[in-house]
Amino acid sequence: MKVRTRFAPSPTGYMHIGNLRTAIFEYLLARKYNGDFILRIEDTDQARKVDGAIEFIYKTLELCGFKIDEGPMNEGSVGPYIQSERKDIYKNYAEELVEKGKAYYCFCTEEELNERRKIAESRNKPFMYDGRCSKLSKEKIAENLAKGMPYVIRQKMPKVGQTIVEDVIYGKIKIDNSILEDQILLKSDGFPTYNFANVVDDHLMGITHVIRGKEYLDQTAKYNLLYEDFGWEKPTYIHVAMVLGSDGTKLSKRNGDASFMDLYDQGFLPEAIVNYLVLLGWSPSINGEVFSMDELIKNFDETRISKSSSQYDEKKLEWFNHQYIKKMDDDKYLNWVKNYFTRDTSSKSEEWVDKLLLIYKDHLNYGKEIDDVTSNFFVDSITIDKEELEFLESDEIIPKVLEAFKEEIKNIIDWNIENINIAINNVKEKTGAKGKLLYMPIRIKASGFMHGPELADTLYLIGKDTIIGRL
RNA sequence: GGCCCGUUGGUGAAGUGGUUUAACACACAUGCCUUUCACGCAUGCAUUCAUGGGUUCAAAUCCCGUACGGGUCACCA
Repeated sequence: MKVRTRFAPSPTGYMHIGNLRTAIFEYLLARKYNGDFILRIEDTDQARKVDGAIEFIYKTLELCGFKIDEGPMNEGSVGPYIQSERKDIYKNYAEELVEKGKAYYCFCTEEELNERRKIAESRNKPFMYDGRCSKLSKEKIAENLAKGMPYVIRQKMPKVGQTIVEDVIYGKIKIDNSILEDQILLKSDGFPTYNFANVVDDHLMGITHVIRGKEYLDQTAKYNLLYEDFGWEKPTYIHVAMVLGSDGTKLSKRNGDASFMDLYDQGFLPEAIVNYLVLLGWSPSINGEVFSMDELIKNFDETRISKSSSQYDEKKLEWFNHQYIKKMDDDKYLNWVKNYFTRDTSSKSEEWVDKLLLIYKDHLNYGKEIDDVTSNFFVDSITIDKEELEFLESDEIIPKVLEAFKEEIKNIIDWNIENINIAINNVKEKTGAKGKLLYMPIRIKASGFMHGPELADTLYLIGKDTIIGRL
């Protein structure tokens, strides 16, 4: 059977990295087995729908380099791919279950249920629907239906025994049937619940492997019962542990935790994000960390996904990003980094700007950093901070270095990198200073920073007169 | 609270009964580079795998208990 996986997000217009990671796993699994990767939109909760969200999801997956084999914007043979457009399908299947005696109409209203729940809670007892509507007579049901009474359809759960859930990562999980509620399949607005729509769609769409968050692990017992009621073959389940924020707590939009788009806007490359995320809770059997998409596909092994949750670490993401930036060719880099570069360059030549951006290529962690890191190229006077000042006062040779350098630089007629290097070398010979004591003072006084690219390149771009002024 | 799952360094992790004095990577610290910082390279960073017991000639690896963490119990997904 052909492997088919699916990514099934809600159209909320926001994708946090935990979600994305699941998509990556699904994608890699599909590609590894030459299968299909399907996108399905789960919009059964009409209240949470956001306009433009589908385009947003397509854009995100495309940026990540994923090819969607079937989805709402490129339908295959098992559409529609948006759940709200499949309403009738769910209704038919729910009714089939009623006919089979595996489900029943329930006319209890939400208010009644809330009331009973409150009572149960006041007695400190957990509330579970008691299944009273399953005892309604055929006549009564027909009568209620004829009257147009609102209803939901509930699944009839076994009251005794256990249901076994098989999971690739967690193995066999036993769930007592007694804790299973007669869950709602079809809501009173005619929409299916998430659980029901999932089962129906996964079956109809030929999904063979379901990868989803571990929070669904317990609920899988209900899914299995549904598959059995229909007589359908169950998919392979792969539950993955959660991704936690850097503080070890749950990721959320409110905490300001990074979503894919936030990261993208800050100048993180999608390849780097994907590479980082796939290694969060998964590791290949080979050594190494920086992998191309092809390598990931080739080496992906779903059985090696971790059982425990992992923390998101932006520092490591930055490292990955840094690796990918360094690998870009110059033209591509220039094109990319200019999206993040907002300094006023009207008084500079295009050549100068390109040279400036280029000397920072090996130093950038993410795109937006470019403005900060180049700030002192665009101001008249620089500020020397405490740490820098401490360094300048740390050795008596430093004033001599600076004085000598000033003299040397004044004598440069042809302002180019070669001559600047000669000047630096002359200072070294005159003062005897070398290493840190030679370079650091010059860098601090001229550029205002303790760290940066090659000194001569930096000095060249700052310009002779500016440097003499700063010295 | 019931049920389910997890626990290797600051972080991601390798490891599935003995070549482990626990890989590798990020971070951190230090050092090296007669052109600095960065880049790169080198070194250091868990005498120990939450904890207590057990099985075994041998356990991070198997079993049981405890602690801690997380998840789940909706007409939300």
